[in-house]
Amino acid sequence: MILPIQRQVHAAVTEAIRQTFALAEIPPFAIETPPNRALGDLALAVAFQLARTLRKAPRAIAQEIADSIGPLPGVERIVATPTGYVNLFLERPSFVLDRASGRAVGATNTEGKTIVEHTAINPNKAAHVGHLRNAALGDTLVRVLRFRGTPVETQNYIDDTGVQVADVIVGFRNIEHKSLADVRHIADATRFDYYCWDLYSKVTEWYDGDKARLEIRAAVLHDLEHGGNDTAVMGTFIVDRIVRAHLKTMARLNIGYDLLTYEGDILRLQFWAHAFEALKAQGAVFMQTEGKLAGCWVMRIEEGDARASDDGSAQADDRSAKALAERSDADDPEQREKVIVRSNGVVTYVGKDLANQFWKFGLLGLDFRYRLFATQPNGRSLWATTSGETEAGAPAFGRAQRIYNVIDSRQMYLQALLSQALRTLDHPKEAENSIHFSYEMVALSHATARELGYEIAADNAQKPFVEVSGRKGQGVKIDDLLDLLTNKAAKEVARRNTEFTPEECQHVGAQIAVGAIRYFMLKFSRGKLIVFDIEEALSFEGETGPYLQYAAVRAGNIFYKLQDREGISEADVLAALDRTPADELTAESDDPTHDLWAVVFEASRLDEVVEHVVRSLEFSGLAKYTFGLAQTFNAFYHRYPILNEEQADRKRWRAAGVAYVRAQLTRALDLMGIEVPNRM
RNA sequence: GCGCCUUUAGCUCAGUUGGAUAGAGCGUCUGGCUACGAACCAGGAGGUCGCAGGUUCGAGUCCUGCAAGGCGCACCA
Repeated sequence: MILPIQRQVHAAVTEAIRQTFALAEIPPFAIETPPNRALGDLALAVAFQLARTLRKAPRAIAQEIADSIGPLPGVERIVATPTGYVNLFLERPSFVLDRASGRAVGATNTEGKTIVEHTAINPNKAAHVGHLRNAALGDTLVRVLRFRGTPVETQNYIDDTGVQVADVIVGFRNIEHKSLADVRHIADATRFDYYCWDLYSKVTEWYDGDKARLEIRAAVLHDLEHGGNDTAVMGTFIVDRIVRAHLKTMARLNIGYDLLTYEGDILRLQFWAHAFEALKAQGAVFMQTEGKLAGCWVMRIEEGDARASDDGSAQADDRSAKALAERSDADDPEQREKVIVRSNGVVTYVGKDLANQFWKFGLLGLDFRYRLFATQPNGRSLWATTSGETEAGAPAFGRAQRIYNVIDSRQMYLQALLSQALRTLDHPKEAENSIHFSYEMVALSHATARELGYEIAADNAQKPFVEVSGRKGQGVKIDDLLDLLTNKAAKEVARRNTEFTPEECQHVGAQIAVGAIRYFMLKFSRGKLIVFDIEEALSFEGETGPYLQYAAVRAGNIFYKLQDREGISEADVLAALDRTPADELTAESDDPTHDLWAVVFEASRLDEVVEHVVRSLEFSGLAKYTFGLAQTFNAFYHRYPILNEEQADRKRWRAAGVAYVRAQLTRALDLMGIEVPNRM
């Protein structure tokens, strides 16, 4: 872990600048990492920033700073470069010793409770690769926040009263003429989420055949929302089975949750009614009496930027006010309004979600009741909301200081509406801490769509991708993809490890499959549309999850063999390290970018990378960092033998370094939800 | 029409509050297995960072304009 040293250096440099140049105000400056270890381990570009105010050359300033910093613990020397940087070289043996022995612990974060909501798949069909991106991003966010000490509650929103569930009910009843008993039988006898996948696309076609059939859906929807009828019973059954199928799929990917939030409970427990009163009281919603929205309760939509935090807000207000004025003069006199309650009195999804968000911040004055839903494979309890009695042992849910909603970028408009509602109700802090973690969608490549037998519509033929559509039944199901990857990997494992049992091959194959798919979902930045291609996803070479796992496995093998051949354990290696000459680390190296120090130093940067990732919500940085670390390790591994190294002191330091790199690599992979197999 | 996103090597993408020689993977060409496992490593070729201005000691990164492509702007969720 590198952050503690960085903070200490930052403080010392600030003090040195203050004393040397007598500046009232020191501009904020960062501790950077030089491009390679030959230049140093930590770098400061602060001399460039000071050059103007001090009217001196950066190089001279850098030199003065370097000279004025006293000796620092852990720092061997400080140099000013001819280009104007101040670079620091760390004291290597103590650095490695502290980290390999686990003495250097990262700083603990003291942030308040955070809620991350992700996955939120409509409970009416199997999960596909589009959902996978959401869950992979969401779960990694949870892991990364917890790593730095933030308390996190993970929620999965279940839309059990929406049209999608209604559609499947219509399919069972009006197309297949099934009773509840029939549906139960089908659920027990088939892969129910797959069955519903096909049924759902059939329903879509059925509606297309005669638009009047949509009235059947409306009636089902009405029954679902009101409950206490046969439709609601069938809906509850279908939702429960599909949700459990989704949870099983996600568990395969090492993804779990703390709470399932059911939309039905939001209605039954009067959350919406409560939120509605508050919105009305503040004038955030009003009854429209004219135009095509007459009879609806609507919310005005603020156009333009609505950020309230920074000091440019006055200007921003000016601009948006001007924009509004122009708009009202313009040819479209109607202001933008979003319907919250329909003219028939039924609340829209937006209304229900508003109530949910208020609850998350503890602003609603109401709480759900809770039931234990399941115990997850990792041992964690999974709770669900209920309108019935609360079971004993339920933890305190909700009341967060910050919430992240992991939803694709198409929902940006609605997410902005949520923030607006919070501001209108005079909760600017909550509005600011309500974060839409948005990302672009996943589409299919033409080759993969063809492989799956989907016909490509004429209007989509020109596009380089095919949109995933649950409604049309077009998409790659997560379980199918995992099966494909697992079988391929298991076959390879069997080829390489002839002594493995079939079960072992399957187990390791599954771990590799998860590594491949989760890494694939994280290596692109959020704003990039992923064109999913099976061929590409099946690759295990190059920049892939299995490459990272392989590096960690290799590091592990060294210790298995060390124990096996020489009876030396990891603890033995570390025990006598402080008395071992450290030439391996300190002597001039002919390859400063791939030697022991380079790889150990790189491994220590995980905490810094995590901080950056949390700030930017850009997990490609974590993926790329881990890949780079594995690359550096692999290069080191090829060049520097450990088991066969003849000089005992060198061997010992290398082994200690590898132990640390292995631990950090394992941590980094864990943040991405990827396990390291014992062998592969 | 308005808003958001994207544009970097043949292809797919990284690029850390502006900073050191713009980097990976794939593909391609060359070389390396008597193994701490080649799911690997070393090396070559491959770039006008969409275009045009601007700010700065310094711009792939910030600002303005333009272009191309994607998404959104429902009494759907």
